[in-house]
Amino acid sequence: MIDTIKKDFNHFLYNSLNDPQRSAVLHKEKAQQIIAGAGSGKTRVITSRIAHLVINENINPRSIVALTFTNKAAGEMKERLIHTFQSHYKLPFIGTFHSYCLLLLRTNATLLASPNFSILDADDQEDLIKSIMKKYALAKHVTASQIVYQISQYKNKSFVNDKSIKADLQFAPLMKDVYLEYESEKARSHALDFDDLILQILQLLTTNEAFKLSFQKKIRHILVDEYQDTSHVQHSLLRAMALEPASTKDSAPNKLAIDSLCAVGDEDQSIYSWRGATVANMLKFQQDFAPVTIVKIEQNYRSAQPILEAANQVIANNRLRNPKNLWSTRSAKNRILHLYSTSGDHEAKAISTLIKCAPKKKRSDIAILYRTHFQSRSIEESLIHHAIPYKIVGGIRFYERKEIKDLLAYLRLVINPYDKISLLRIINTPSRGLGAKFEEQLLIAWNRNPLFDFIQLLTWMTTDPDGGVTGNKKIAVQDFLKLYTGLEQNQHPSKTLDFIVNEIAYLSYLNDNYDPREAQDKVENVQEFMQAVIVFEQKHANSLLDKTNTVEINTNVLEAFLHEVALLQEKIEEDSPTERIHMMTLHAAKGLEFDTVIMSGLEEGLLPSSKSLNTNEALEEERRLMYVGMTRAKEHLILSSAQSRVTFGQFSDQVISRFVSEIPKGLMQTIDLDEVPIAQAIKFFEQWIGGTSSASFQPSQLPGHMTAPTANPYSAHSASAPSKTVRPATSRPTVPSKPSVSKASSSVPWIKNQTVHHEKFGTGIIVEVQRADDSDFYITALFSAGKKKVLSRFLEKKSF
DNA sequence: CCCTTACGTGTTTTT
DNA sequence: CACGTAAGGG
Repeated sequence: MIDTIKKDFNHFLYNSLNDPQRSAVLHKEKAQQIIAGAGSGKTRVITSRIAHLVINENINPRSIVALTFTNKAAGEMKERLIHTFQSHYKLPFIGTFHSYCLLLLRTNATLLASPNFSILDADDQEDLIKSIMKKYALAKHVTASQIVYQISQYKNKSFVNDKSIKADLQFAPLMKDVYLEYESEKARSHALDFDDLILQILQLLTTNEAFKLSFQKKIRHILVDEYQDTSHVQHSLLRAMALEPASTKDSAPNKLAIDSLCAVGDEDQSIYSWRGATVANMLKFQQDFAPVTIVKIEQNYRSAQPILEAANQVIANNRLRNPKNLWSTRSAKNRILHLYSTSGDHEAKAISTLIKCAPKKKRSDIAILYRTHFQSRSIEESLIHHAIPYKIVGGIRFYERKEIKDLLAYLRLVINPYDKISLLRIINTPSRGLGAKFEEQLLIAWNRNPLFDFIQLLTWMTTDPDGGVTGNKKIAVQDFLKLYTGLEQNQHPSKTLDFIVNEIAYLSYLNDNYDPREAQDKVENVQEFMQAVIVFEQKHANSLLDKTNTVEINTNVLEAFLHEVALLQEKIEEDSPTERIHMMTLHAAKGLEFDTVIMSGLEEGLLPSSKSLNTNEALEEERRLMYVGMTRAKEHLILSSAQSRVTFGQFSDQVISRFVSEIPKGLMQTIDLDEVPIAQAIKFFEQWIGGTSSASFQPSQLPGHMTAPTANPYSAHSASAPSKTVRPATSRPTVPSKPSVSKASSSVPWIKNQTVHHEKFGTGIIVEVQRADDSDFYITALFSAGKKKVLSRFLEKKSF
């Protein structure tokens, strides 16, 4: 059997991979960097390399680690390897940086100050910061989430080898206090945030030589996916994992301590800089792990040629990149369609209509992508209306729902009785008469007894004369404590959860506190959650016997569940048999591919996001997002924009994304659904997506629109480019593709969030635009002096 | 202490 | 619009 697997794999290796791919798989020297364009088969290369090491080189899978950025990417790689290995080989560890560090923390719990730690998600972090802000009266100008973000930025960027984490705080004075308080509260609660998971392991590797040596004795091969998305800290972590102890210092020559190191990346797909990722790590990798063999893979197997060509043209507008030549032999025609609708709802309807024109077997391989989660809602409604099954990937995450987090908090306290965040969350949920006043008392008591766990603390509060809790409150607290003393630690978290839900009458709490529809939803979520715990329990029990299990950790099942859930956004679910459309953000789509990709909301302010209009760096990242989205498509790419959209409950006019106008007109057909009768559009959809797949939209079918398309005065491309697009004479506003060309600024429409300059008011940001007359607009803009409404002729656009 | 109502305020992207 | 926070009455 193993011989068959080996034969099959080698047949694949020598017949199905191209030369650069194969050389990357077979590479024997120590460090290697693979520069792989979109769709060039980089996941394939990584998984094949792992398979090659295990199957042909007889490397122990346990000595191989593959690090990815998202759980999804990891899942995909695992699946492919399981397929190759047919369960005759063990799987190596494949997972995110965070989950690998968590695993290391758990397997080395004895080295930790508190082995039973909780993991804080963004929500918990915010709660904690809010409570600290109260103390410092820091409310007005910053929000808790901004502080959380800043702290994370600091942790990801500022950590330098060998320096203490807290050594060079660069926060404003008050921020520094908040940060330090945050860190100490976290320590007291025996809790770690996501960034800590990585920093803790980095600390261990750099300060504990025995730990490092035993790590390197065990782990001999490391592979990293999406290197362009690594942060400073993650790069340092890799150095610490892979280099000789002496060479962790910057001055000493670097010597690889492991047998092979392989990183894959593509600078054009760097879309996580907001989370501390830096493309510069691609170069740093070449320096720090020198000598590095560089392999470039530039053949794209995924996309039909016009799609790739269009994506190449778009990304070519980025200045901060090295040009590359991604090519495809999959020639085709008419693969890109631009849908122009009148409103967001209209867009949603158009998308549903289009999907209904696709043959059934194509349905499951359609993805709808958008920039932000909230954009999914109108589309969802329309899909439901048209009875099209869909699946949202990573939306409002299951484990972040209020009702689930409440129950998780109860469970977390079982494992970690120091978890202050969880205690504060549920001490009065459901309400048991322990409100704001009690919370105050609790915090005071906690400060007096910093080392108490919650049982000791609550006991102290109700029994000590200084505790200050009497009467009804005392009874309520005692009842709460009784709940926990009634819990038995066992190997069945589902029973523990069951007990809690019953004991606190959680379902009736939900029914009493939410209106029927909402309550019903929440009750169902709770039931699903309880089911997920059971599923986990069984999986866990099996994996202790199963040899595909990566590492055995002797641990409490509940603890394992909580840790798994902390890093997981999706709920644990069995694959559903129905074919469903996939919906997800552009970020979530990275690394995936679909037959048909529908990108919705391609408008200024959405993509590019209004938050990214101020710097060129941010704008270029938005363009990379556009690029990532486009290159997900294999056969058909639909770009969709709407003329107006409801934002904050108000209609606002939208402008087609500049990225759309960066696509050469000859590669894209446009259908303006305000002009084209729906029956005609449907007829075209059926031919295009359902039939010949290269159908072209015939302008001649359009009575009344026989005239040659009018050049778009706003579009830099359109002046003389031959075009088969159907554009009504009343041309839609588009942004020039090169924003820095401000010569034509008088003809360019004024856009919300544009930065402008006024002689008297200084620099401001546009919040509203109204037409004044043929040549002028009333612009409402936010200056440092406040909101002002001025005529556009007194304003000057500022571009960066 | 809890519930209701009235504002007002603000939406990237993920581990 | 839709959420979360601030203020007031029961």
